[in-house]
Amino acid sequence: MPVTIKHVAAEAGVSASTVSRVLTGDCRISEPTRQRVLQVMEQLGYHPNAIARSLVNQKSNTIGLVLSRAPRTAMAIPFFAELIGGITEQAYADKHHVLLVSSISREEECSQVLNLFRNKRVEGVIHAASRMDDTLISALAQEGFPFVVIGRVPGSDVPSVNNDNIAAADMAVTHLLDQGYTRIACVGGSPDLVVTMDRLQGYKNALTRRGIEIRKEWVICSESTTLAGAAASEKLLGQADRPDAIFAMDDTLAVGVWKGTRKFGINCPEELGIIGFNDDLISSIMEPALSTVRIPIFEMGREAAKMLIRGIQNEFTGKNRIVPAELVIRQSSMRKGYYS
Amino acid sequence: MPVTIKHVAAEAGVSASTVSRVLTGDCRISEPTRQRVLQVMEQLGYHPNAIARSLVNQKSNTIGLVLSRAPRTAMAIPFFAELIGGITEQAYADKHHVLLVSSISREEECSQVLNLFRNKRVEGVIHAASRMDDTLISALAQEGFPFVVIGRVPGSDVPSVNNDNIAAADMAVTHLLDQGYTRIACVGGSPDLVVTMDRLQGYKNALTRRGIEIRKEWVICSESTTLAGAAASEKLLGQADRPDAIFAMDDTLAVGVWKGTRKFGINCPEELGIIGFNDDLISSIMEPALSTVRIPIFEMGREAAKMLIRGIQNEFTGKNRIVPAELVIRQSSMRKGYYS
DNA sequence: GTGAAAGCGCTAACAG
DNA sequence: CTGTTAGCGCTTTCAC
Repeated sequence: MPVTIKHVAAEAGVSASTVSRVLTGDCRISEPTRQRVLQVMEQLGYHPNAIARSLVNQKSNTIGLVLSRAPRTAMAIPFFAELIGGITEQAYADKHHVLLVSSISREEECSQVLNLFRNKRVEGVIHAASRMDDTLISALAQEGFPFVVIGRVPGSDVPSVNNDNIAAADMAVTHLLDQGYTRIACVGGSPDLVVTMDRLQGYKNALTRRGIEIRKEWVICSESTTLAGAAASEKLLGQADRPDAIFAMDDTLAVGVWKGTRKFGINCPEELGIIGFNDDLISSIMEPALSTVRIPIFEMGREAAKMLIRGIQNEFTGKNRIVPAELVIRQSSMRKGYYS
Repeated sequence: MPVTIKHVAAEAGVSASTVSRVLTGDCRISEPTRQRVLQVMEQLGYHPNAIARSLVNQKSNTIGLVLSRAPRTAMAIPFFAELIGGITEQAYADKHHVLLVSSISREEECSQVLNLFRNKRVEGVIHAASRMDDTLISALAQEGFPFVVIGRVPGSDVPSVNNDNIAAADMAVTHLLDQGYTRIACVGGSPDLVVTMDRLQGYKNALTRRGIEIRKEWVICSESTTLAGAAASEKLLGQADRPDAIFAMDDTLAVGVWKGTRKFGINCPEELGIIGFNDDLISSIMEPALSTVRIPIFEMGREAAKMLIRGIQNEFTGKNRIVPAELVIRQSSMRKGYYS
């Protein structure tokens, strides 16, 4: 049996409460006793039982991380990988633990998260990808459980960390226009996600501003995988009346889009301009190097964790943090002769 | 205040123990009472407090995951990403939670993990990358805390899930030899890691078997990043007496190696054969497509979690699981005219 | 400053 | 089958 507070108390010749007091850093305790207790703890190799403390304090010092993706795919998404890095780093700094939530279906996930709260296992969660009509978010909000979403929740102002996807996508597409591309298509991930809708909006805004008509058949949103990107690309390029540039909503898709060009022997960036989003590692590696929009993902993770933990303690303050996005122009969108 | 077992008991007109019994699935309880209690639980929206249960049962149903990397970099490693997927999926199936351990330094990590055990927060951990002289592993073993390592611990038979890296690397290098490459260099990650040493051994075995001398200056192990791979590659290729093939210990490095060839205008696979390890997603995407060694990473994660959770319950059985490795031959190692 | 006592929410003998 | 009684290890009034 591990050594408990009682053992320490007995050994130090004090009561359990006194030991507890030095544990919690209670000030009204004499320095000599404090020292003695501390020493006995050390000597006995005492470690407070976090579970017991949690029980009485009603807090677990743990936050949950909801990826809302199948375990098999979630981690393979570079965005999530980096986000998790930021979250764990900040949580660690704030002395909190990070619990990974993973489930098969959306419904299961929802009930699993709610149970985590009701069972007192977590004090808050970070929800990494909000959907257009997110039942988990509404449930969380309704129950009053603390959470932060990465992204945006339309028509609601729940605590969130996000970038301005509409403006960023607009910026990316405008860049393509500035490079002389005019027939610009759009390839995106799940239409279910807010981020997809936002970036689509940005795409539309950019075209509209220049008086270019939106062509529905040039907008393909399915899922954010390289395979899907390639499929969309092939569909777009396989027709005579084809686009001369493609805005991909993330780099994973952009890589797929580029793969698609290979099938038709279409040159990038001369015959087809490509721009992605996220600045995944691969973007600077591939040839042609991929133009993209960079957002501080790691920082978003840190910020979300910080916001959540602060929020759990007091009340949420400054709930909607917007991080900046930056255009990273590489070869894939640099049409010859149009250097600006 | 949330509803507790007492409320349910009162409302159902039974004692707390009875409620507890239906909770734990105790069989000696009459069906009518069971139903009534169940119904009251439902009606009151009762959810058992996991912390309280943990306290009395002395178990948290939580396993820890130690990556032994800075948060910033850990998740960006495709191997880890997939491994985590497997671990969480299995843990979830076995009704366990996964706690992400993250720390700055190696020492901190070690004490953090030990404290997680002593504080009763976790019942076991999966250690994702064993080092040659791993203090955490010896500490864990000494304290008798349950754990599973992904990899191998030299001179010890702690529970582990691994592939036969020596044989797999041997296989990869032998493939290069079979393709007619004879001047084969080796680029690896941290020499501190067991996996690095094992793959290096495989590399040496393959060459030795064919009577080829090992050239020390053709073995460069630093860290597993694309940048480091490129640096090593440039160093190897920048000299007159250069290799005609490079065995990279993982695909991240292999991509770097390939990047290096671009600087010198060296053709792959004609002038330089490249083979990697892990079959990261990027391998099939890049051009030339990268030959590699595929191991079932996701399954390794599942297996490790399963082994650990079983081990926590009973004793560990069948502690050293070896998963198969498979050669995936693509363009980067296919020297013209040498198709086998 | 320190101790005694009560209790966080639940489980597990021990009775009946 | 079910209730009573003790705790699990810790914190926190409330006295002294």
